[in-house]
Amino acid sequence: MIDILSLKKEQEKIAQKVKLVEIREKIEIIGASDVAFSLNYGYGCFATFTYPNLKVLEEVIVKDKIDFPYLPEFLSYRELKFILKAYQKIKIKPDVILIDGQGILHPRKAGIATHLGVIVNKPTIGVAKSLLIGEIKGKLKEDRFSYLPIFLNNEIFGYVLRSREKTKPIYISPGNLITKEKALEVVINCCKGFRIPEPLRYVHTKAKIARLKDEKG
DNA sequence: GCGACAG
DNA sequence: ATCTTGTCGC
Repeated sequence: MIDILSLKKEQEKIAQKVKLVEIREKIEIIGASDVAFSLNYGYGCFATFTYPNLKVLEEVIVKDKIDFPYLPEFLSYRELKFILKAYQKIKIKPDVILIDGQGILHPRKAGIATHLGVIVNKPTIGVAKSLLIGEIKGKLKEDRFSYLPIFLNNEIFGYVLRSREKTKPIYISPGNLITKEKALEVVINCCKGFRIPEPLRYVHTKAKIARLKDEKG
């Protein structure tokens, strides 16, 4: 049985440790991670890239058993074990990390990007394909890279970004150790013609390939 | 009770 | 997320 109440308390504790400060280090290496799932296993990929040129530096794949279901607001408890395991195998740690999902744009300000950022004490950015919580005032322009702030209690928590023309936007929020403005800037610099920023596209594909290969052989 | 609901 | 073929549009 899952103790939702204690998980919520843990998320609140995570949120208390968040620091949305100006990123200290010059961004020269950017990392990204994603997980692909089969019935019983998860395949996590973590990769690092030069920034802003986005050339691959390192990539690792890990496989492990799934031990938690998908529950909205508790994505971390399903996916983070794979991401952390892969992160630990990366030799040269990145200056900032992109994660599929929310940062502080979360009911308890503890989305998966935030959760990761607090655990590894690194700058993280949440890049989600849909909104979990938050309010967008007005209509987002159709132009590429047009964006609008996302509000939570009348305060800006992130941005909705048209990362590609004629496509649904993506939702960006800082995870930890970075400002919302810088998070938006970094993501824009990673969008090279597709809706999903390149580093995340890469790890998403690699994780899926790892799953498919494992299902065959 | 009803609808919403990151991946 | 995953299950899945062709197909409309740029």
